[in-house]
Amino acid sequence: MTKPLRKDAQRNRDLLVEAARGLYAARGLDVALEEIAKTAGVSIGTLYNHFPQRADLVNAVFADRTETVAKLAEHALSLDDAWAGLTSFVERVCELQAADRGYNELASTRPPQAEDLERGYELMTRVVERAKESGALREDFTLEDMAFVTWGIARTVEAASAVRPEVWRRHLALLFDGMRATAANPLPEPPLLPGELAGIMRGCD
Amino acid sequence: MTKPLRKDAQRNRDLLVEAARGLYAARGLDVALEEIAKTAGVSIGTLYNHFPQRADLVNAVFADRTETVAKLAEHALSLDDAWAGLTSFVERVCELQAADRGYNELASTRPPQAEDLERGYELMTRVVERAKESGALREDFTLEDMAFVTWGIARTVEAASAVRPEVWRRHLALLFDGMRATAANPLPEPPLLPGELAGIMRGCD
DNA sequence: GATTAAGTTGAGGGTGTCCTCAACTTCCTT
DNA sequence: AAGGAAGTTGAGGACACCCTCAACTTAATC
Repeated sequence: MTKPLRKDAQRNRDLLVEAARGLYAARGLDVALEEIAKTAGVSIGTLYNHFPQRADLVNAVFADRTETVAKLAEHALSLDDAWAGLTSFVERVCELQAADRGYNELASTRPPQAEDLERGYELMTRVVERAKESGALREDFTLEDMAFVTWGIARTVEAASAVRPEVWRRHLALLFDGMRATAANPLPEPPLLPGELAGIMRGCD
Repeated sequence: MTKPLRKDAQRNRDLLVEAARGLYAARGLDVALEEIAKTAGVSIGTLYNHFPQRADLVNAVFADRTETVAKLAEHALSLDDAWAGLTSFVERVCELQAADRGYNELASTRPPQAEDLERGYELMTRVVERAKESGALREDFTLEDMAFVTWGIARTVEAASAVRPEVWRRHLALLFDGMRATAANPLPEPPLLPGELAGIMRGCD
């Protein structure tokens, strides 16, 4: 399908992705492209040759994450306790956010909920539905509500990571307590529709 | 104390603050200074004359907010129901965030919790303490935990306002449900200390 | 090892923003 | 009404980043 790259080209591409990975993780997604090229030991022209659009490089760097999230969802489904499955899944995703500033920014504009992978979407739906059926997760919670978790934790991580890198867990625990069926009071607004969430993500390119 | 401004200078200053207020509200805090000057019908040099530091202009624009938040806290304390006081206070502050993109960004880096006004700080402490004493708010909740609310809602407003401007209320309701004493499960991390929160705010100048 | 397609290079032009400062204008005082 | 203090102006230098492209280099192929 895609033509095989020449040997040096492949090497340079890898160097670029590796350099970007490190810089993104440490400083977020808006590192200067010229710095990425320099770090990779490659010219700016080569970077543009491989990644004409800024987003192409971001996608290359975080390509694995989609799969990782799907794996986490699968693991969640393998647990006996549906609530534990849901919370451990969410916690793991948040750990990914907390460990990588770039991914945190990315997840915060395109919540993992909606990776277009058909499979990931379906897995996450099942994680949520199963937790509802078990009676632990409140009935009125939807998959799209998970975006609130991602958004909220993203901002907390961003603000507090320098001072208290783990304090987002406290924020998350408060959210979990609000998600329990036993805690449910009527919610004032209808949930985001799948299409609305998709629109939000499309919006922030 | 501060020397009185010349008439034209005062007028220009007001024009600048007014122009900045509008642009900040619509587009956030990183509007180009030259655009603010142009909108105010004033030269860039004049802007720098009145507001040597970028933050000076921001402070001038949002100076009233500190007082507004204090008023809201006072009103909260006047309500019979301590829980209603707390939630209505928080909801009002979030409405301020939702109504003004610039304030949303500002609150998200310097949560209103910590406006250095001695008075605001004390009022808010009482809003929280009173809700705890009434038995409605969970015992382990602290004033500093309110930062999670501000941070979380800030990001949700930012992401979703174009598509569903009111959907942050749903996010907030989930948080409220997690804050109730009846919902409380042990939290995994100690709260932010007042000094830590202050450090976070000092960090993002 | 010659040919050529594939890939690389980096100087340079474009853009947007910041900030300064020397010359100019306006207001206030007497 | 004159003088000086206060305030204004905007062209222009500094910077950081983006992106292109014509000349060059390297790898694959025969």
